[in-house]
Amino acid sequence: MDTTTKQFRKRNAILAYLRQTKDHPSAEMVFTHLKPEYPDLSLGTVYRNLSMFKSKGEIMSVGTVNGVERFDGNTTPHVHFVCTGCDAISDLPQIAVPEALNQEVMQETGGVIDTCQLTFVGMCQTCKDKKQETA
Amino acid sequence: MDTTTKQFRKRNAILAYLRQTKDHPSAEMVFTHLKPEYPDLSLGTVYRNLSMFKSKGEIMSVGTVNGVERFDGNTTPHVHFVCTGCDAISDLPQIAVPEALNQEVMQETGGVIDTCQLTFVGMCQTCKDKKQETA
DNA sequence: TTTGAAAATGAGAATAATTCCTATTGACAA
DNA sequence: TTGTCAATAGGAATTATTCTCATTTTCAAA
Repeated sequence: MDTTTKQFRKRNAILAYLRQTKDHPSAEMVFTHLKPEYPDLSLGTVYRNLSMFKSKGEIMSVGTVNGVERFDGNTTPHVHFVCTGCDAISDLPQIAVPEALNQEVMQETGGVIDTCQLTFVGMCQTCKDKKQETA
Repeated sequence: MDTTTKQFRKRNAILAYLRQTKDHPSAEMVFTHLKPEYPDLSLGTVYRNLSMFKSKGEIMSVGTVNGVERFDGNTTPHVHFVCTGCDAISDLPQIAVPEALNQEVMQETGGVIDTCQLTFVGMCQTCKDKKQETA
């Protein structure tokens, strides 16, 4: 019996990585990150498990950037910032999501609100500076 | 000279449709809507022009729903509601986009903010009722 | 009216993200 | 060891989107 055997499922590794990182990665980014540690990991497994965790509410989608879906292991309401220069997504913990509006919107629409996403789109400092150098 | 000839470019028809509709359509939806009036319209033309108008700021993307990008001819800041039942996107004109936060975010990130998107996700009244009937 | 250049388009091929399918593997209980 | 069932690998299939290029349209100038 090999005591060094990795007994943890890849599934757990995927969730653990999402919980720990602040990178709001895509499926491919998750795959690339875990591949060295799990050499026989398949991209299909990453997609399958991301989709499964998402439907269970364990993780959430942050939307798509350049046609690629991005995920977040932090499901507590918070605000995101998307940089159009480097496609990075970061959290804006200082800014509160206006969850209080949910009630107002439900009243107005007669429907039911699950979540509310607030996203700022622009350029991070690094990309902004880089762009100015070029100009 | 045929006086009944449609002299208007398809390009204009695409923009006009987006300006007039409240449906936040996808490229395919725009195509389907205009096809009867422009029988030789090609889907590529719709994609090409949507992408062009978007880069010019004449229209904007509202994000993707089920992997399909959706567009809005109304570029003034406003809030959207996405129904997970029927994939419809509607405006919430009563709710204001917190544009004032842009300054705050710029200060916090050191970057620059172009836009800020506020989207509520849930179920419209119709889909909500339909779901309850089933249950 | 004719002509020429530039822009717009149609049609279909190419690309890329995501999902689907099936044989295989791993875990675990009997 | 064996049987069962969930998880996975690997690759094929799907689908939204982009790209390419030959053709058409527009419009101004001859």
